[in-house]
Amino acid sequence: MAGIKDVAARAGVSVATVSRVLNDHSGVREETRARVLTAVSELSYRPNTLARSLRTDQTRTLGLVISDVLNPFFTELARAVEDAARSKGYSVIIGNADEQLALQDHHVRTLLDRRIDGLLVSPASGDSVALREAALLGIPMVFVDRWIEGLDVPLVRADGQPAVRDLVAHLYALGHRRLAIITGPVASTTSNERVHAFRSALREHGLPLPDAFIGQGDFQTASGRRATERFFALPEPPDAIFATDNLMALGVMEQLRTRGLRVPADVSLAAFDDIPWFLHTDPPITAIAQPTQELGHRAVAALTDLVEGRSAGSVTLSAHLIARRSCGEDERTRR
Amino acid sequence: MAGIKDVAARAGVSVATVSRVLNDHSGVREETRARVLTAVSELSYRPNTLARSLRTDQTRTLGLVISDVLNPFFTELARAVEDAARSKGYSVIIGNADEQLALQDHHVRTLLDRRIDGLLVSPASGDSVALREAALLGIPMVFVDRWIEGLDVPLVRADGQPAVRDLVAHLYALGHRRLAIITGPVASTTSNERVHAFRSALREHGLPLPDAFIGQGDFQTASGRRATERFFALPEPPDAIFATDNLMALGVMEQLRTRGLRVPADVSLAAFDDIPWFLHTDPPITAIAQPTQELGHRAVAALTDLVEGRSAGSVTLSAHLIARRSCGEDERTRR
DNA sequence: GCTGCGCATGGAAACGATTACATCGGTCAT
DNA sequence: ATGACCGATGTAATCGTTTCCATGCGCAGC
Repeated sequence: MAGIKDVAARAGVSVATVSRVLNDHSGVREETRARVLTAVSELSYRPNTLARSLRTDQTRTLGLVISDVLNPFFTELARAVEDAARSKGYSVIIGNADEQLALQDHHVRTLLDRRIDGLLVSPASGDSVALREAALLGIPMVFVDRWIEGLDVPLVRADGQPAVRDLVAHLYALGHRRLAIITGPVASTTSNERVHAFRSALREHGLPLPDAFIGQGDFQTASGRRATERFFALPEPPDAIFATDNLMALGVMEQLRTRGLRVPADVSLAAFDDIPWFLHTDPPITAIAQPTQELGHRAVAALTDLVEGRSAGSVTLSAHLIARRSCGEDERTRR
Repeated sequence: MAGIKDVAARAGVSVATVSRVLNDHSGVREETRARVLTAVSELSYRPNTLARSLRTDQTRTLGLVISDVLNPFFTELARAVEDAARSKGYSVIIGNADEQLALQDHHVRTLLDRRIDGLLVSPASGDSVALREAALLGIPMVFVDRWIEGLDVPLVRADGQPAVRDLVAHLYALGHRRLAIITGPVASTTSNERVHAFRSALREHGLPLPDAFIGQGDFQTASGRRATERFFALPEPPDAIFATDNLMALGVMEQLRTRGLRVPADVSLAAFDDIPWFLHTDPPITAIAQPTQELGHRAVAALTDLVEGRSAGSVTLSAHLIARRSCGEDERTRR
């Protein structure tokens, strides 16, 4: 593969000059520039980014560590992030943590080894040594959707609490009184927020939230199945289940199906995060939708601000309830 | 950030020695090695991969260019690829082409600029200059799922033809005679294969495939909606629709819903590629499932063979029909 | 006719690793 | 005792860029 020297030789100039036209620095005669450019295209020369980055100490690359590629919410987020980054002249390297702390830290380290300019992360729950180190090192970093308490890192997310309150009101209005929730991993910030909002909304309606109605999940499909199984082993099972992410909602449906239970006749179901398929499930599923695209865009904006030496603050957007038939019929969902 | 020199200084040895222990070359006294190692961990030194790659001319990184991250088939594939690669000591950088030739070529070039060791690609349809150049340059390269005619590149895929034939037989047995198909982009190899298998299976049953029953799609949701709209503008619409990928099947369902049509009462539906949600849609959707995990693993195996100087051949796995209720009831789907 | 300046360009030192080759004791065979 | 050899380590070139500084040249000001 041709190098800058070959180009220089062919154009009859020095490598310095070639470099100058490539990075369009001023002070190159128009005619020289043209000669270089034709040499470049004749040799179909492409600069070696490794060498360039080594020298300039910047890669124009952002790292994105997401919790689970198989979760449509995160793939949509990743997509938005990539779009935004590309339009700002950055590329993105994605690491999939699969909800595992160890895998997440592996990716964080790999990304830092690659000398990415900045890190966008939706951290798995738990104490991440790698992320703490990165923050201490002053790596430009932004959290998106999830965060880690005690780290001074800007956060871009949607506040789901009002929407959760709406959801509880909706369920209450439809006559449900035995509401259960399936949580994410214990230390998950988003899950905790959702549980907290759920509990306090319940209290407002004078409803209890017994421990048995708190299903411990981990944001993955299988845990939705397990939690559901446990709910229905109870003498008095819940009459509505709120899954704090879409994959666990899938697990709930799978388990209900094997038990032969119907939604919403036997039990109602709602999920956090809306995905296209929720419209077409049997029945369509009530969900809380986040402004995913905008989350991605804002996160990239914040991160590039940091990378380019500007300051960046946290951003909080809002989520909203989309009522469908999975919680029963009312004037909003009947048609 | 600490460099190899700092480590060398701290351990009281030369950089060469440090490098030797880092890459565990033999011929370093045990005690020296220990000293170096403690220096490494005291400084929490991490080698600069850019410098290393520049020198060694290898990155231990694979590029993966997929057609659409929002398509669950590809994200599952990406996941499998990453797993397989990681277990072989490679990392992977994903580029999302979004079914656009230009974007695909952009990613191919970006990846080559990063000096990835090998390229795994599921090419968008059409003539890709970047891919042709890469192949000519002798970049280790493997196609997965889709391919480009006339390029001598190993291909890992599933042959869907027998399964398509099974699907047609299934539809025929259920009494359907007016079968329509929604294709991918015109030049798409997989789509063409599916259409061809569909057409020839139809012929075996003495059924025609009028042009009006071939909906031109592009593997994206919206095109499924459009094709469906056109089908139902026909004086005699089809009584069964086969979408050649899962996103277009989603589009079909969306359109049917706005038209108030029922599946399978008004029209049957089947899709290529099975995804978890197909079990829970209303009704569950008949689909042709590919061995996605294995495709990913085999593709990585083939690519690493190439990268490491071994030879690699093409692999063809098989897909199979999973009959559900979206095509009507028979003894297999009733319960 | 100098001096000084700006413009276009070239030479060479980085960046942080790997690695071919040199060096330097020490051991062993002759 | 001498030289060959070996094992452990160091020196320095190299990968392909960017960029600081030097250079040469033409021209304006005196």
